[in-house]
Amino acid sequence: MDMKKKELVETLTKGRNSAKKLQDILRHHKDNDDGLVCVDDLVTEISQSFYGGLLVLNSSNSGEVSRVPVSTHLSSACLGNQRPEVYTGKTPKPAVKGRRGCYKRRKTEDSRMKVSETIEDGYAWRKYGQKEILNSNFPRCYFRCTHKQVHGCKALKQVQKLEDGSNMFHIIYFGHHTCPCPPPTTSPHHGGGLELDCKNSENDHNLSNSPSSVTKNHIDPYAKEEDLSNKVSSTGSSSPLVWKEILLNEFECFKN
DNA sequence: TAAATTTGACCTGC
DNA sequence: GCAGGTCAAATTTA
Repeated sequence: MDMKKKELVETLTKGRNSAKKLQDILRHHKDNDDGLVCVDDLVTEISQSFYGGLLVLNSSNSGEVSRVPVSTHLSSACLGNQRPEVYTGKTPKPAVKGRRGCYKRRKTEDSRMKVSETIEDGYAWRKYGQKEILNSNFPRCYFRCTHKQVHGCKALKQVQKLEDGSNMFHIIYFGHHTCPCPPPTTSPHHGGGLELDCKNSENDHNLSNSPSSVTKNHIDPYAKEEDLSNKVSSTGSSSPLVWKEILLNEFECFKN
């Protein structure tokens, strides 16, 4: 554990130093455009440092980034800056019938966060909503247990793509599965990239109970926006101010 | 044809 | 008043 602490301190210190360099560059941006040449490298380094720190933290904490109550404002604040125009292609709808949206807003307690390369976790989820999030490039997707209607299972999860170009997903789980299905076997796709180790997490075992089917959205719910996001991230030449905002958000996220 | 997804409307909390 | 979370009809997919 001490070694991990040391590793964490080193990683975060590196990120902090890189951030400082970047800050200096941005500060003198108007006077010296040459500094922008290494902005991308610094951004990459900072991003990797924070994620590395999270990884270290996670590896000593049962595969979860955080177990504290999660504020929805926090998650949105951490994950974005701009939103794309996404064509919905929806035909006009008739007037609304009945009572829609009559619900109690979910408490932020009993929530678990993780950052993963894939949203697939071996369980069966049904997507019930998608929302454009303010200051975020990617929409947030809402999933509930496929067996909700059968077993009244209350497990939910939110998925939002990270905006650092790493193709990682920020996943928040709410509640526990109550359906009498066995916990999933470890998916072969688990692991890789910056996905956090959750195979040891007891909470994940409580999250869902049916590995029977995995919807295509579990492969990549953002497939349609992939091209768009790639355009943003692959250029690597976004406005320094945008990058600065992303990094500040990321740092705030980590602090919390 | 049943199940899953999409997406605008609606409601709640801040 | 706004942003986020959920509902549910329409649409798509297997």
